[in-house]
Amino acid sequence: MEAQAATTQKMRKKGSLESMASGLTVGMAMEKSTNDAEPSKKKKKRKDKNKQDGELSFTTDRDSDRGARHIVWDNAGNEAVQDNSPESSRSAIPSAFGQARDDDGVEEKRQKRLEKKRRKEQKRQEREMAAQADSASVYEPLTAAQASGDADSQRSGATTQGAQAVEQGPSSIPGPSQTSRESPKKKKKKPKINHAEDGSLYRSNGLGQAHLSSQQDPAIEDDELAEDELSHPQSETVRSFSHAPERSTTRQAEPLSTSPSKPKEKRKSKKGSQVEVGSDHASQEGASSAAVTAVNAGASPQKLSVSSHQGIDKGKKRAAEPEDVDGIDSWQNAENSSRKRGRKKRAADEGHGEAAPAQIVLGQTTSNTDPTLEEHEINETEEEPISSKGRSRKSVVPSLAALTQIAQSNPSGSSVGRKTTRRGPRNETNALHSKEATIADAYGLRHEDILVEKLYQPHQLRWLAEGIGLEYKLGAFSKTEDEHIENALLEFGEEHGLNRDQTIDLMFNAEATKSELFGSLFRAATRSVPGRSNRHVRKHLQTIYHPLAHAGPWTQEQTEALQQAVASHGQDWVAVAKVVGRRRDDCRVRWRDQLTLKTTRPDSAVVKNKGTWTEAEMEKLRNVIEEVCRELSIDIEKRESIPWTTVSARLGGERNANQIYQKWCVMLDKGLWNESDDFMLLQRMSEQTEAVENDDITMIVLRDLQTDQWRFSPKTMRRNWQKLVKKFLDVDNYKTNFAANLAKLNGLRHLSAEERNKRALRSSPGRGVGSGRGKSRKGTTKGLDKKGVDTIDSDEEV
DNA sequence: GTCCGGCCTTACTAACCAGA
DNA sequence: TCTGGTTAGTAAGGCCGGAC
Repeated sequence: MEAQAATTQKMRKKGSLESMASGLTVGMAMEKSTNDAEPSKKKKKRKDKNKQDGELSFTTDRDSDRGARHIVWDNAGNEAVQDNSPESSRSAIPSAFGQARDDDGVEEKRQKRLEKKRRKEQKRQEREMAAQADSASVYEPLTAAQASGDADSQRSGATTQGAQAVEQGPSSIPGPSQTSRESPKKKKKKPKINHAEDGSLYRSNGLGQAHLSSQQDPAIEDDELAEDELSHPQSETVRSFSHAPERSTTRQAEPLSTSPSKPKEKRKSKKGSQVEVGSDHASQEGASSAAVTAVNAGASPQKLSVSSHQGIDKGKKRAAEPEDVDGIDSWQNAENSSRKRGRKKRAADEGHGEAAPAQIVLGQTTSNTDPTLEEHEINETEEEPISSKGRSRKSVVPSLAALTQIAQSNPSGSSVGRKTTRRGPRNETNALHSKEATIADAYGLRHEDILVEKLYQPHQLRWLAEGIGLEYKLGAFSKTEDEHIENALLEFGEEHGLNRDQTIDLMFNAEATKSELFGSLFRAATRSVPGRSNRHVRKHLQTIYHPLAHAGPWTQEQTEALQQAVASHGQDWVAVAKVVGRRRDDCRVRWRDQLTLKTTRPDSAVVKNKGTWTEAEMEKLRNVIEEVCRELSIDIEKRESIPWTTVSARLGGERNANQIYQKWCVMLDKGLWNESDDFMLLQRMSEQTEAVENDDITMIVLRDLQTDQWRFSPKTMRRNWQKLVKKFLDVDNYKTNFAANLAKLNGLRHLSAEERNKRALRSSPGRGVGSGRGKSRKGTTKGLDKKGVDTIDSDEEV
């Protein structure tokens, strides 16, 4: 690496593209042993492209979780392949698996038997652990030593995936030997360390959290727990206690809380008279600790009604909940319909059942008695939600019955999706809790069918990637993909006699989830974006097509409404969202990131949560991050692996996780941007053949452009791309005509600095594509940048 | 066991701001 | 005017539990 750095350094000094490219070729070649490879298909595509172009002097493979294989190109287009990765063996996996399957299913049967045996043994262990847990603490404080891999001390009873990950220690977490470049596509499962808001680490003992949490909270008396359990046998009460962070916070905060000895009253007081520490909202990022701080500072508890145990009374509250009169949150209602059904059932069981309101079907009011539809549909008639992507929501939403009727009445509606085995009888292959069973379940299906027809969880997809080489995409959906989906939705609607709005309504129709039409819709959408899984597509669509999405900045009225709603409803975000008229997540994030800090942390000389970072703060941040990463055996430069909430907590909540993440991104930038970085940016972008071919810059994950030696934050890269297209192409919208713009800018690279500057359409003194070292904004043209990298003048080039 | 949505955390981007 | 820094808004990743 040092040699590589030296090479890069040398290249920078020389400044020419040729030397840069060749230097990088060498540099990248040196990375072979450490870098992972992207899927071979993509690589081949790019290789072919490069050959055609005859321009790119090198290519290198980016990270992948599937091995390291690197191809280096010299300027003449000769290929030097170095394959020191397990990729070849990976590619052999399917055939090997197939061979096993070919043995007349004997192996399969044997696997099933083993699987059955494993399950039995697992259940037995769980029963034993449950028995032990009756008298044991649930969340044991996890010491740094334990967290960092004291496997022996953790093996006892830790059976959750998270605990297992911890047990694996450094081996399960990318170590320093790996590159810091890792695309979102190959995120590895993070060790499930429970990060308390005070920064302490906890792990679960692996039992059902719900059960355990209500049993084990030291702050809760046994009798009241029993009472709660009896009152709300399946309520979200349990869930509200099920998160380690809150529990740990509760524990840690006891000395600070106002009346730790009266947990029962605390839990029942929702409105302000009690500051609740240990919210059921793990994302409060210091909200709880902030609350404690505020209490200590004498802040008005009236403003701190962050009821940590809202869930405790949710069952009762729901039962007594008034009808949704404002009607704004009908879509949240739809989203929560599943839970609501349960609540309504419980409420009905408790004698608090809500009267089933009338149902509106395609504009007609009927005497519907389906309680699962009423809120959603009635509300739709009362208020028109904010449209999504310019879509104008109709004031009346057809019911599932109506949608189905439309589809069935359509001549082509006979093809309303295939028959599925959903809700069907259980069978052996449905036991998908193990990797083997998942692979067995998917075996025989085409990979594209696996992604479309199955609804595997993320970890199952990872298993399939490892087991049968399933390739799938993660990360942000590109503009192109969204367009494909949009077209697929239109086609689907056309096929089933639904207009666009009706098709989109189907996604959010609570009752529709039980219909074949619902599944068909998402299958159609998933098929339109190869490589995406059905599950990802569902989530994506239900995000971007949500009528309350893209609601824009918060107005003062909304903010006040949020504050009032939180004061009265606590962190029951569904209820809060109803009042405020924003999406549930909008409310939660708004509260978490801004209002909590601002309301509970008034400006003071001690607590600072906005503004420029001081040197002392940054130093403290570095130390805390190093500390956390050391404890968790995390490569410090792997941003995605750092638990920012923990870092935030250990910083005393002075900055929230988002602030810290953003700052860390910038702190990791390797030096100031100069014009050789323009070259590198163009080079790296040119390698994104899929994006180039599709003329879609949104296909590029900017972080993927980073290398060990060339790393800038996505923002820095984006802004410099914007700058280039603006200066040389006079293009304001950097997202348009990506391929053409890139080609034009590449064409400028071979010009001298002088020539390039002549072609600049918008002035930018001292700058030009590839004109070498630019003038530092700090006013120096030569010196050391942030990372101690020697910089030189641009004039030396050409 | 499967499907689905809830919830929390992380990541990214646009807009804004202040200083050179 | 340009630049880096910061904030605010939004999308995505992934785990979990309820309903069926």
